[in-house]
Amino acid sequence: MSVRVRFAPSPTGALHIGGVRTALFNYLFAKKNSGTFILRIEDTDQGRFVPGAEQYIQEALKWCGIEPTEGQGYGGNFVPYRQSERKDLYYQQAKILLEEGKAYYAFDTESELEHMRDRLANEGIPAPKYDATVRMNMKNGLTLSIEETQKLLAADTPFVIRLKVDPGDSIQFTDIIRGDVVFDTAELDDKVLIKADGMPTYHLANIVDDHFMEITHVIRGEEWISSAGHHILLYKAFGWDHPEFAHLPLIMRPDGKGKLSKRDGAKFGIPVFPISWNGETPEDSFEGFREYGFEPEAVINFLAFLGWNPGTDQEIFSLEELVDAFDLSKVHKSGARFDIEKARWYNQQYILNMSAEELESRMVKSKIELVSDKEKSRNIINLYKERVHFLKEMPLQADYLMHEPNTVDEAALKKHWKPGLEPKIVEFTNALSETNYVNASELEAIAKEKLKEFGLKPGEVFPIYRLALAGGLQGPTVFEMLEILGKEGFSRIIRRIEEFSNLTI
RNA sequence: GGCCCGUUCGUAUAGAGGCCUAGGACGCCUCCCUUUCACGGAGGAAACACGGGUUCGAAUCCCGUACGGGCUACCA
Repeated sequence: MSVRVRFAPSPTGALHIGGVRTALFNYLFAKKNSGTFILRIEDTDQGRFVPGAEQYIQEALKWCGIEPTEGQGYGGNFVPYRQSERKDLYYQQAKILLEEGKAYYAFDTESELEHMRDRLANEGIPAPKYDATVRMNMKNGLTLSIEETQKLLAADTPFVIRLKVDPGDSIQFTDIIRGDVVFDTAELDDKVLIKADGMPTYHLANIVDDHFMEITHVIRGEEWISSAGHHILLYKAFGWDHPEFAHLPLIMRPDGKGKLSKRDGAKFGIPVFPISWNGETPEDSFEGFREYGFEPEAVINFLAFLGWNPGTDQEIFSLEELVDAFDLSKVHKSGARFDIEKARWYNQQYILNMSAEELESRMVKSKIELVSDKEKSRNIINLYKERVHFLKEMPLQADYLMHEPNTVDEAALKKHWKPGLEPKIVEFTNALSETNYVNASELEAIAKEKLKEFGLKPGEVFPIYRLALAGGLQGPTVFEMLEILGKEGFSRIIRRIEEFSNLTI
């Protein structure tokens, strides 16, 4: 049987980076096994539904390069892939359980449920649950006569359908990542399967869809492991084989205190979403990895290494290489902290290893402007690709190659300026500007030669050049700067040396 | 509180009983290259949570403790 996995997010807002990692691992596992990666939209909570979230999910996966080949927005043999459009199916399935006595109607109102919880809390039970020990005291199909139940149903009394979980059993399953996991049915509550609004809960919809969509492996976050017991029970109740399970470790906050959440983005000054999300309020709007300046390959590489690694020293992996190396059973069990420094390093590595042509086209796509002249633009990129972590830093750092700076690092100037030397430097500059050179390294050779003729030391001239050309001490060699600036470079030096001598008087 | 899961340098990790004097990476520090920054190179500080077992031998297997995380909704 061929591998079929699904990524099944809820359209409740922007897709969190942890969700992207779940999608990635599903994608890698599918590709590795020549299987199918499916997108299913779990929109069973009408209260939390957010318009636009579904499109966001598709766009985000596309940007990351891990698009599904089947599912909502992609088609397939199991349409529809939106759970809200499969509502009838879930109800039909719940009825089967009802008829077999594996589920029951419950009519308890919210206040009755609250009452029950309060009562049990007073008895010293900290987290009361609707289970075998309390259900006979509640208003449901087990305590009411068949006639009473029918009457309530006929009168359109709001109801839910609950799974009847009986104590005394132990449920065991083998998780691909975690090994054997065991639950005692006495610990499990009578989970709601169908809500009062007629929608299924996650638990029912999930099992029904995974079964009918012929999902072979359920790869999801660790937050689901506790409900896996219910899921197994449900598969048993239906008489279906359950798929394989793999519960992924969570991505933790940078300080390790809990799982990463959307609010942590603002708190730690880090992106937690793949691409920006514009909610209705500023508090609900977030900058994404894309807008932060990350290249998708770097994000994927970084994410892949959160909780998994190939067991070799190689750290830079293309998507194809990840597919090749990926092994679900080598995924870690414990949560991995989000480390923005490592993410930055990945991004730098990707920039460093890309051609100027590639970087230029990416900059055009992201509307990062350098200069219109293609050759000049590529020269600048080649100079700066090893000096930035993000492409958007380039126009800032290389600004002096496009406009003459109007400030100067005065402390640095004071340190390097030798009064009285300026006529000689100007003379040297004039001489240098008249030489014929084809590139920076040739210019450098000529300059060093000429320096001796003029009796000047490199340290007396080049820092001043740097300050004159760029306004600061940092950057590529002055010869590389001059190669790009051409004649303008020399005249800028002479012009600014004049300014400097006024400044330092 | 209960249940489930986990724990190797600051971080992400290698490690499947002897190859471990615990390896490489990010970050940090020193040095080299150099007119500066960066890249690159050389080096450094830095970890098996603790306590018991099992074994000739434990980071690795078992038990306990501590600590951390997840779940504990008519949310997913």
